[in-house]
Amino acid sequence: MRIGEIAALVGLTTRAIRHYHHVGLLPEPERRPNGYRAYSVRDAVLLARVRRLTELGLSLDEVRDALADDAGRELAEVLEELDADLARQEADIRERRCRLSALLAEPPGATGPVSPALAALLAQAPRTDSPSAAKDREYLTLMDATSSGSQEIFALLGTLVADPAVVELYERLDALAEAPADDPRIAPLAADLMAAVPEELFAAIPEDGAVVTGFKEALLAEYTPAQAEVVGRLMDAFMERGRG
Amino acid sequence: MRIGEIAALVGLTTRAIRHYHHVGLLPEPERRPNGYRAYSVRDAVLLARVRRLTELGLSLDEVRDALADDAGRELAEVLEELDADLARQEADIRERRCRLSALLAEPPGATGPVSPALAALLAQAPRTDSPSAAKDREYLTLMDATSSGSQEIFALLGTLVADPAVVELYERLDALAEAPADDPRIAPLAADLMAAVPEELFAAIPEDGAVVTGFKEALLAEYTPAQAEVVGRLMDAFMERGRG
DNA sequence: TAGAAACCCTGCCGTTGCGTCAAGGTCAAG
DNA sequence: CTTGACCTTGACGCAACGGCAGGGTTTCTA
Repeated sequence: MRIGEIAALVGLTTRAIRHYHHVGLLPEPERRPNGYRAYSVRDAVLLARVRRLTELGLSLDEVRDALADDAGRELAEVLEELDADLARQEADIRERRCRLSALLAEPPGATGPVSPALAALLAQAPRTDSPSAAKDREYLTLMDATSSGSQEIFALLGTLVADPAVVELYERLDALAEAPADDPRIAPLAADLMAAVPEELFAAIPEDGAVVTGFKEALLAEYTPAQAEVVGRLMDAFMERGRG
Repeated sequence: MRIGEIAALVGLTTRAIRHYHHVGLLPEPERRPNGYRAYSVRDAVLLARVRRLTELGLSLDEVRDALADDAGRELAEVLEELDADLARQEADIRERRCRLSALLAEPPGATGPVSPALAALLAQAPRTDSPSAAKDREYLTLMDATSSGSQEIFALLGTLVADPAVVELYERLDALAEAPADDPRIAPLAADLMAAVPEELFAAIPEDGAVVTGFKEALLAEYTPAQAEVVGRLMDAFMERGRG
């Protein structure tokens, strides 16, 4: 048989068969005088075996091991491992589909998918157009996606957010947008903000060490000087009390 | 933030982030005077979004589309498509695991996995050490793996194989191993073989056209001249009666 | 008998989503 | 002043082939 014939017979492409030769899965057969590969029925049997195994999901390396004459022993081992792997993949896919369906069911949130804890928090928050509040929501979404222990933090924030007084605090921060770094409103706002934070929250903030340093700078860079002053004092307070 | 910091923050590798820049998924951020990339919190938010979407199984191209500002519309579309794809994969894996478990449950057959029809046939066949019979079993396994309509053929063969007389036919074929191509035993053996084949079987053999031509030659090459003579006559009979 | 269709050959690039060097520059601490 | 831990660009590697280029062979057909 020529390569096209055996390919059609076992249901592979000629390219795949040549590839198997190339990687040493199947030895190159004899050649006809014109250079064409001349396949035997044995080759077809072997290729059929290869096809069944690859269709099961074995890699070519695994197929090579499984076909390495001592078949029985190795094969069962590889197959069990493969089954475990497939089980993992199946569970993985199921979980993804689960999250996907949750995502498809909730189109209004343009921010993307969020955890239930954060969703509850955002729903609870008073409506406001404050840019500072918008930023805060963004950062919360970030925490939600990155920090693992954010659930309890969101729960603690719930009590804070439910208070309509926070809107006023956000607006006072907004008002500092164009102010200089030594504006007299900075200190009292920082004090009021810290007073509004429940005590347990200071302990709940995770301490990621080096990461926090860079993050803090980046965060401050998002604010105008006077606002950064306020936010910076808040963060310093968190870092100090978090340690102690 | 430097790249290592933001990477740790959102749970990606620095290499992945640079890759995202490279493929245009995320624009290159500003640089510090020393050439380091300087990331903002916005970038972290974006990267967190990318991470969530890639974890769901979207390709980077799809993520790019989904993040392309007009989010809402495109995204739902892509996600639904993705869900359908995942459903396919899930079904696929389930089927593979199914075949795998069937394979693991039956370790004795060193020939590899076979269809139930063929398994029944082989179990029914009388025990013999005839090399010709071994070859036949091998070719049947090949048919089982390649030819789709082999079920009915196996069923028809069942009546043939159940007859203990076939063993004698195989042994007569074996006996021709060293014989010349004009051995007088050839004609009667071919006649007896053809007589043993049930009439329906001639019609059941599929006609694959060109594939058969090459396959026939390869098959004959597996036998010694006298044996090939016998097998060749059988095959010719099949091809003629199959047509008519 | 020539030309076209349908084969075959080798070899190399492209795919996906990064990992992994290589060969350097930068920065804080000991 | 030297580690060591960062950062930079650039290029190759991976799995399992698909596709194309640039040729030769065989076979069917007009």
